[in-house]
Amino acid sequence: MIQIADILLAWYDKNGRHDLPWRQTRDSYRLWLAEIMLQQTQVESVKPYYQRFLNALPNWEALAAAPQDQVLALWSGLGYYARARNAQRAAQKIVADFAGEFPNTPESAESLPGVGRSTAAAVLASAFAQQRAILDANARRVLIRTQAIRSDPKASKTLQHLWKLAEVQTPADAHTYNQAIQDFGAMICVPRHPHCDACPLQRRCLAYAGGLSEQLPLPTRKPEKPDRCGFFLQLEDRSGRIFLEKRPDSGVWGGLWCLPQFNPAGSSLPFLCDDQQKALADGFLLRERVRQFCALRHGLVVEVKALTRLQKHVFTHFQLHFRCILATLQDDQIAPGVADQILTGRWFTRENALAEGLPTPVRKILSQTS
DNA sequence: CAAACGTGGCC
DNA sequence: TGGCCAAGTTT
Repeated sequence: MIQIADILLAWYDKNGRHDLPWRQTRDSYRLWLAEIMLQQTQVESVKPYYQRFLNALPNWEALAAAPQDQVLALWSGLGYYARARNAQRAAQKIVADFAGEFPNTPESAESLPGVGRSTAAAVLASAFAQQRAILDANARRVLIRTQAIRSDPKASKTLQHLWKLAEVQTPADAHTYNQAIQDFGAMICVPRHPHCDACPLQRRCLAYAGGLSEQLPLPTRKPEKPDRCGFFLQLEDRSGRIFLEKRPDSGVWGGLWCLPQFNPAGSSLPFLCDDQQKALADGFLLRERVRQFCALRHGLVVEVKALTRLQKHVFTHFQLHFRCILATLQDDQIAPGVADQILTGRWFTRENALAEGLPTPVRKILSQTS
């Protein structure tokens, strides 16, 4: 009996995306980098970042030794920046603990920051020709449809079952098969309106047999996406330089350079709700609150010049509504009595700022208002 | 184990 | 336009 794997391999041989940049190599560094970049990120988004990153940092040693700011600048715009920080930590661990070679067992590979079960399997299969199964979103969807799995796709029991299926179904040539099932999921067994009329697995697909192709995988609970509101401070000095602060490694935009996020409420809450923000934006209090914030937080004496319109940036788990406060540095002197530890920012020319790792909305702001 | 973590494309 | 989804891992 012809196995599903054989059909996928034959389909891939004829229809697969053999020209993707990371399909031209068996180098573990290049394979690993592609896997990390492709986590939760679409192929077309990754392509330009992948080439640029490899040109700048072509191997483990270069990545391990690079300044974190360079790594984040190369990642800027890709999102999920913990991936970039973890990638550098992984490179440092490989150089320090694994003699500069990607480790060749699942346990050791998964000890690398940012490398989980699926990523480890993908690299081991392709770099070392090991028989390792992956379970990414594509493989998951294909298995759920072909096996007509009607349980919650996120439930741990379902995932255990899917991993078992993936392992059973993965042939000796896992390197080719893993790519085959991913391309199949990306081109035929797509999330919505799968192309069942062109599907070589049609005769063996339980979802198709049961008329469930459009219903599976079962939808998962959509969490509430709250609105958050705030201000970005766009401070300029006399020579037109911009003030940015480096965000802490944990949390949103970790490690990136960012316009200071101004919290006029003075509380520990990072954002105001919208009506509060409107009231403040229209009120005369804003000017004084900004001056106070800059003096206390950064030791800067500033004057507010303007306020931009409301803009929006959407994250996975919330939406950020913000305005920019345009202000100028009034006095180049640091305010007296300011402790060093609160001087958390640096001044950048616009050009130098845009060369750093910036969150996408900050990059847009600084690109627009030249 | 649920929540956190970015961004862009699609319909 | 707004919700859905994408080559997941970490805490």
